Amino acid sequence: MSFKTVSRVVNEEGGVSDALLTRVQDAVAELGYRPDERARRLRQQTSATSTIGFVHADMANPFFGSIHTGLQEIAMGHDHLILTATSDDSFSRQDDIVSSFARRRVDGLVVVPASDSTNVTDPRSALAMEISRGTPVVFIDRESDLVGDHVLGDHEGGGVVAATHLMNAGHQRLAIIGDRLQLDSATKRRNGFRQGLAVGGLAPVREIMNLESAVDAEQAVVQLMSLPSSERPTALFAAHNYLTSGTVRALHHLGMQHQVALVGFDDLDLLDVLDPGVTVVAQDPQTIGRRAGECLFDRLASDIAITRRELIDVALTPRGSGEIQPC
Amino acid sequence: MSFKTVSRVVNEEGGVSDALLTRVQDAVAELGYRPDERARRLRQQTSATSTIGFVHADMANPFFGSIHTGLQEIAMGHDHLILTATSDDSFSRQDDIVSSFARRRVDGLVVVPASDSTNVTDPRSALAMEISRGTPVVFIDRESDLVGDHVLGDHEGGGVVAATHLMNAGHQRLAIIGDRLQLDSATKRRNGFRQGLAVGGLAPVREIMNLESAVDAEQAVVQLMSLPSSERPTALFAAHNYLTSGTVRALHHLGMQHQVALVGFDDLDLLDVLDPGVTVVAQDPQTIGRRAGECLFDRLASDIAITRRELIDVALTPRGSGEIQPC
DNA sequence: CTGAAAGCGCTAACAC
DNA sequence: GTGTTAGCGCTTTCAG
Repeated sequence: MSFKTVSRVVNEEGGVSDALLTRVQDAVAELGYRPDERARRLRQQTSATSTIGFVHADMANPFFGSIHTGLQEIAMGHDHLILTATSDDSFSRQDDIVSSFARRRVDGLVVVPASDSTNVTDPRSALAMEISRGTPVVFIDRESDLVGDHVLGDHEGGGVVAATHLMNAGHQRLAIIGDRLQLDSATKRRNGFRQGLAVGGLAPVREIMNLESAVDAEQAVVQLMSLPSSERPTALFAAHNYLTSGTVRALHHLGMQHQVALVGFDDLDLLDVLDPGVTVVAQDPQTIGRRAGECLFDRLASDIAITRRELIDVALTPRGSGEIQPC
Repeated sequence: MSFKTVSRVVNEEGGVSDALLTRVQDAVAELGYRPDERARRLRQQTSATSTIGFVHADMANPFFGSIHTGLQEIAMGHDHLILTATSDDSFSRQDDIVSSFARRRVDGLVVVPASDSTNVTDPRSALAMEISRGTPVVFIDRESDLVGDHVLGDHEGGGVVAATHLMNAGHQRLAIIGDRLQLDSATKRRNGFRQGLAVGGLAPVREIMNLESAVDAEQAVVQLMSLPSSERPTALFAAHNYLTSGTVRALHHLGMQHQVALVGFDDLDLLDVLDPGVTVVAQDPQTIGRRAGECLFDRLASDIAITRRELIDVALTPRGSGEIQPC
């Protein structure tokens, strides 16, 4: 019984006599033999590892958790495993990760571009090299300067919807509570908000940006609400799920949750239970993850010349806070 | 210039003349050469892949997301990558995943045991074989019948704390809103709750178990609250973060959030903003992930004979709902 | 300091 | 049906 026979049995190639087949199968079961995938793939030279790499920013945020779930669903359907790592929003970390992934020969990459994107377009970065080598890469949530498919939520459209909704409730003084401007998603949401207001001949009275956490947002809103009432915004747009959390916390502490209108970006559990319920413009993170996966496997399946750019719709869910009228 | 020289340069082995060194480095940069980790490890025969496998149940749940974050932190510190997949709480899926991981020769495994654990102890399962082969495995959150390290939250202790806290507020009729009994974590929380009540000579008036979602919990609580007031519990223990979400939703819809006391298990964003704030007994998922990682790498570093069993403390955070007195 | 030869675990392409 | 040979990309070992 040669080693090749074992190989035939393990890979169900057929062409093995029943006698040998059972003998090999028994031995495999007894010894707990598991083929070494590395060696197989190395020899097969098809080079595919049936693994994709996912570089994200923060898995504790349910937004990214849901993206992961969607991506996972597609990957599983294609019998692929996911290698994950967190960039912590640091570009150099991200590039280290991509490099590790590349040395492990992942079939493709899904990347949430790090916000700290100082030298993103450096053609010597591991990511840039990987792209130019032909590894399929899908960027999600945020824009990358590099060439590759993008699956993005409609940040700008969401900003417009929020602005329009609040204006329709009669507000004239509106403010945005936003994320770091180096994030294109944050900038786009703000731009959309501006745009939406411009349609009604308005502009934000305040733009409090570069807020990194719920606590930052909470403090910013407390300050904002201490303005003289003639300057104080009557409506807020919290442009990120954690920022919504902080904003809502501030308003409740101040007892102003029924006076100040609020629209949040992205949903969060319990937002509907609050009084008033918090109106949101929300992306569907699971769909983003799924689409990214589909995009990647499409590219893996066949050579697609053009880079795709998918915009995932946002949806407005009115729950009360966004329908408060100015007093 | 031989291939071996390239190898020496890439691995910074030294013993290469400056002239050659630069020449090779230039070539590497130009061609974008990346060593094939599979081939290296295959030859090195040390067999370590610098990869660990993480089998979880649901990454969209921030509880598992935070565990992932903690684990990731430790893995990164040891220069390891994480291969992830979701079992969807199905034992056969879990075993498929473990088998895939094993064929990829992960150095170790962190597993949230699937709840659908019909034939867990089958010695022919991929997981059992992997364990008997000596691959380090750490089980987290839930108990496995297999031999391996465990890092668990103090489910039982948490149940006791919840019961005690509610009894101290004066309640006599208490009910638990619980998860599937096949989950040992659910059973333990219920047992702890029972135990805590028993100290005061009480027993739960209702045990609504096998609830799988927030919606299930919501419906269950609505039913519970429609009981005649003499039978109706005056205090609830929601034994899971999603169940807390559903419970709180039901109470608010019924307008009973100020009459019925509530303690939840595990924290959730915004629970503090609700009126009343929701008192919780919470695990620290990030610590669980971190400890699991430490446990795994300890075992990877040296042969440890005994299996460890770590219980991670839970903490009570009073916020109002748990301090409501019976009316 | 540099290179040639052998071999990790496996499969492709042929023999028998 | 079955076995042999070669070689995937790399490192080990040992010779120059």
